[in-house]
Amino acid sequence: MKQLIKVMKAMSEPNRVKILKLLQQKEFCVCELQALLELAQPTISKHLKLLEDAGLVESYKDKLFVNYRPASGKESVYAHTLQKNLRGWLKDDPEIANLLLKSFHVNRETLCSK
Amino acid sequence: MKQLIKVMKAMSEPNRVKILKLLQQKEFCVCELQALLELAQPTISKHLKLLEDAGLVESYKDKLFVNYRPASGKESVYAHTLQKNLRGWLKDDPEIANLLLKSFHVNRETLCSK
DNA sequence: TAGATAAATTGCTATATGGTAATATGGTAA
DNA sequence: TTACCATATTACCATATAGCAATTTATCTA
Repeated sequence: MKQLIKVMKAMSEPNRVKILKLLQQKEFCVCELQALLELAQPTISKHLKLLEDAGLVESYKDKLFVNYRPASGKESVYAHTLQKNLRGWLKDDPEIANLLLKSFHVNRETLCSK
Repeated sequence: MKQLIKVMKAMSEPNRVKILKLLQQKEFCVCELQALLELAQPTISKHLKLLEDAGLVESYKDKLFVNYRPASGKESVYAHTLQKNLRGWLKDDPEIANLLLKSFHVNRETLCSK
């Protein structure tokens, strides 16, 4: 039950759902997500930590950057099922569509280093 | 997005998940759920209202009692999908198992009228 | 109609949650 | 080593949420 609640809670916040939809398209680092969602960096980090604790995403370091991607899903049945559900959801959501569009033009070099 | 968040939020609280699991077995009135979950009556009503707003359950009156059951699911894709998921989930959860067991012996006549 | 009863609503409290600014951490590179 | 930079952590605030007691609403029945 506890694991299920963790996953459901993780997915019951709009900005976290947006992050998941973005990561289903391709992986992003923290500062890219920050730019796309227009939130403060600690806010993004907090959301990502929550998603990671729920088994929904995983991360790896690439030099200074930390890249996030959907978790493999071997650990949590709940996370795996919901990720699969989410792929088919929000296809007609204009805000999500716009985000995904914007995400193509995001570039960590110009965004983060200045 | 708003609808999705509503459904996810509704399902991210243990007592509401318990209610859904119970209703997937058979329908119950408010006072039966109250006895099974050992919560105050207004608390149960509040949870049920939330679940109903999310499109997860529906209700009908039978004399003084209000019976709740899973919603038909025609309205919300999210609710429908998650109800389906939930059927396969928590099969090994001892607390849920115990609840479902207890639910067979619940009787609204002896519980509510006294 | 009047009394009784199941459920809904209201008003309140304690805790959880999402947000930010400021600071700490850990790794890169000069 | 030292400076730098992306990310994580901490401390704090405002709002949301789960719980209950008290009350209201709606409906059945005597």
